[in-house]
Amino acid sequence: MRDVEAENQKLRERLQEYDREVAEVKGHEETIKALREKLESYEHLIQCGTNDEDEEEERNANCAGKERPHENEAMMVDVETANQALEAELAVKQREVERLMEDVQKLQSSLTELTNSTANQIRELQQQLDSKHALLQELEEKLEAQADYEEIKRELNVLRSMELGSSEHPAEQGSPRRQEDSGQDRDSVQKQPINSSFTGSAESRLPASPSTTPPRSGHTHSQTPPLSQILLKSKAPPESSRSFSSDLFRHSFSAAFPSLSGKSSANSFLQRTFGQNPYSSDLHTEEEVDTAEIARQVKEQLMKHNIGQRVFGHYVLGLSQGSVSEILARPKPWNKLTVRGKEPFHKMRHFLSDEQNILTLRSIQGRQRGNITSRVRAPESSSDESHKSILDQTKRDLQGHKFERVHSSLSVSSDDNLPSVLDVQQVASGSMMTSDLSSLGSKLLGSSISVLPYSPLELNSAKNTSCSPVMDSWREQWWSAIHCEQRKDTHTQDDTELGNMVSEIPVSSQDYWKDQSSTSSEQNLQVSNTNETPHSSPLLPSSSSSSSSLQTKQTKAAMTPLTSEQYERFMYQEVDTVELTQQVKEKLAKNGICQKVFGEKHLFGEAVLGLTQGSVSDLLARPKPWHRLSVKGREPYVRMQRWLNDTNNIHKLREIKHTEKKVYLKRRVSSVCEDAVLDSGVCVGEFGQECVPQVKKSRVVLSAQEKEALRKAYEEKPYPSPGTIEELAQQLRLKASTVTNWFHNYRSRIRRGVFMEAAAVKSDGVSEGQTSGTQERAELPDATFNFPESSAAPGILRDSSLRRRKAANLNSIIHRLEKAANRDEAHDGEACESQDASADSLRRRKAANLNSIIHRLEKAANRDEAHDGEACESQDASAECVNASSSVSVDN
DNA sequence: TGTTAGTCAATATT
DNA sequence: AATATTGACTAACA
Repeated sequence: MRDVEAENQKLRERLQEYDREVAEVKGHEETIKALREKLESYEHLIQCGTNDEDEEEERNANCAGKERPHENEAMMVDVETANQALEAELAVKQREVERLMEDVQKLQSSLTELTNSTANQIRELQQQLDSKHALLQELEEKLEAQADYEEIKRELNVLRSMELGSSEHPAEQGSPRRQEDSGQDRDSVQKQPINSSFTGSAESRLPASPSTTPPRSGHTHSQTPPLSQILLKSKAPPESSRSFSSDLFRHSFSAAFPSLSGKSSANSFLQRTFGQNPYSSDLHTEEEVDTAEIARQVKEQLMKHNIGQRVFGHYVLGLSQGSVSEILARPKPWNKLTVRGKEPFHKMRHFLSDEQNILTLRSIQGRQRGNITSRVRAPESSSDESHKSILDQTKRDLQGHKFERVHSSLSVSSDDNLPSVLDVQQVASGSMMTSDLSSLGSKLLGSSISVLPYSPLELNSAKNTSCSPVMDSWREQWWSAIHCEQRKDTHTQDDTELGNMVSEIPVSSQDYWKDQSSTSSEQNLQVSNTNETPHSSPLLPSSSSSSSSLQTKQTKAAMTPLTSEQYERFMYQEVDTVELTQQVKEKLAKNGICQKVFGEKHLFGEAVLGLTQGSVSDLLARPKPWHRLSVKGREPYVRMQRWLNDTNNIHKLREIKHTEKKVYLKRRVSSVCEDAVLDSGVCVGEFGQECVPQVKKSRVVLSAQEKEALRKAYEEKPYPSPGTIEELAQQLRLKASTVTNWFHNYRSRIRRGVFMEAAAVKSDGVSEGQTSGTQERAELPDATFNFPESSAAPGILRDSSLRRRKAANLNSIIHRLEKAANRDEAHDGEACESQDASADSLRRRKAANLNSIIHRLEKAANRDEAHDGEACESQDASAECVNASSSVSVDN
């Protein structure tokens, strides 16, 4: 191509040259023409001259003169010669022109020829390119087919682990069935073979030959190897590591001993080992390598099931969260890993091989969420010491099946957290499929699990006990613990009330909260659970002797877990949070349901959102854009959606409100004494021991001056160094942690503020501009920081819902502006107009926000991932605008 | 170690 | 009493 191009260029130059010459010739033609004209004029002149001569001759003849005719003759000769010369010149020029014309024609034809040939070449090349593309596509398809194949492999693996049972590969057992043998024996039996296969295999395979290396292209989808090979290959960690080491060996060996490497004995040995099919070793090779794939799948599962790295690391890998993050984010290639380094990947692969593992972990995670950490800031309620000893005991008891002891140790500190009936059902039935995303269950049980030295999964491989027995015994303990609590509780319980509650649960909490999409099997399951456990009534507030009032605030809300479908939905479906919250707000307002009832639990121990009133308020007033929410953060919105979809929702909440009132009144009447005790700030433990008087922790309240100072500091430096924080703290006489917290909170809240205002700005733009939601992206960044002080004039709004939302947005903005203005006025003492003040505050916030963003950008620039990370962060802002605005404009 | 996201729960406001 | 605000705290993560 390049040659052609060059040639073309050359030709073009030549053509130009010729053109120039032609032009020159044309110039000559001009000369010739001029000469011709001159000639003509001369001829004319001559003729005239002749006539004149004639006349003059006559005259002369008449009056005589003899010199003139001689003069004329000379002139004629002159003209004649000139004429001849010119004619000759003209002929030459004409010939030249003709020749040049010919040349040009020739060149032109050759040029067209060349152009044609070039085009042909281009076409040819394009065809080649196309065929390459086709090939690529084919390969891609093959690859895809391969992926499918991987999946089949995995499934077979699962099948194998289920069917072959633990007898063959006890170490990798994911099966919940417990073996009869003692754990210790297994332990020793098991570890041995693994080790030997790790090391021994490599050594014993030294004579392996590279001649068995299969053809590259031979391994395609269509050539599915026999089942036995799939099984062999997808088997257990030892298998793959063995094959890997042999592979690795093949390379180094052939390099070191080229003379030996082709020996047929080695070949047959390999074949004996891996089977006759030459592809088998290739399969192995492929299997070993894919640490990245394993990591990817694990990440996917963790994401999908909302399992944290910490939990995963603790239970499955025995690694810290940081290590897990490292491994998942940057898995080393298999051949760079040491034997020890490979272990996590074996574990992960095993983890992936059985869905039960994932589900179990998910349920554990669900429990830990609400349990591990007591958010109740009751100082000294559980010292590390007591906690630990309890856990130790729990551990021991777990193995010894001494449930009663467990229970007693549990109940000592179970004064604050009682499992709801739903938890009990779920755990009792072992139906963890629907997973408790929400914080469920007993704090203590959750934490006891978290401190077990081995995860269920690890026990599984190390002691040859499957995870289920552990979970079972754990479950049983809990179950029995619940029983005891229950019996105690029922004594103090109003029987009628209890009866009502029990009978209501199946209808209201099972049916009612269910999304239409939930499967009937699930429903059946739940119903049957309820039937199985009619005595598992909820623990009502007045029931526990210890905690009538504590429960009110301390019991964690339990919600019907989201079904897997709902789960999927909230993972992947885009939700317009502004619109959604708007609808929720309207519905609540219309029906007089307060945020508290909507968000918090109702001791059924159930709630729509399972959040405190404050959180609900925040959520409704400042919904975050969907794409900015984490999986966890999306949950409340999904629950809201579910609630909105429910035709019976309002009725249900009203009922709850009613019941709540009754319960509340009842308690007021029946437990005045306890209240008195509690009011004095003393809490009574489960067994009557008195705790240290609880000093109610009062909240730090920053004065307006302090806030102002902090704000100013923020504008200077949104991310102050520890030194600066310390300085600030000293200046303001605050705790450093308070200052730190303030900065965290302020940053976080200012970010959220931007979203709402940006939405408002855009909705303004829409209403005043076009109807459709097609705004130019280029406009957005500006709009993001363009606070709407100037655009207060409302345009013509056709859509009523649009108007409503716009109004709501504006109201919220105005409200906050006014607040900000008031605050400023109060402290600055400047008697400025409120408009000025608000504008000032806006400016300040704008600046502050910009500062923060700039800071983050700067910070990002220093990192490797600067581009990916923060660049899209700022894009985020515009994306938010689009979302927010399109939600406003596109919606019906 | 430090950041963000998500909350809680004490206070403030309405 | 219902809501809004906000200092503090945990979990997740890099």
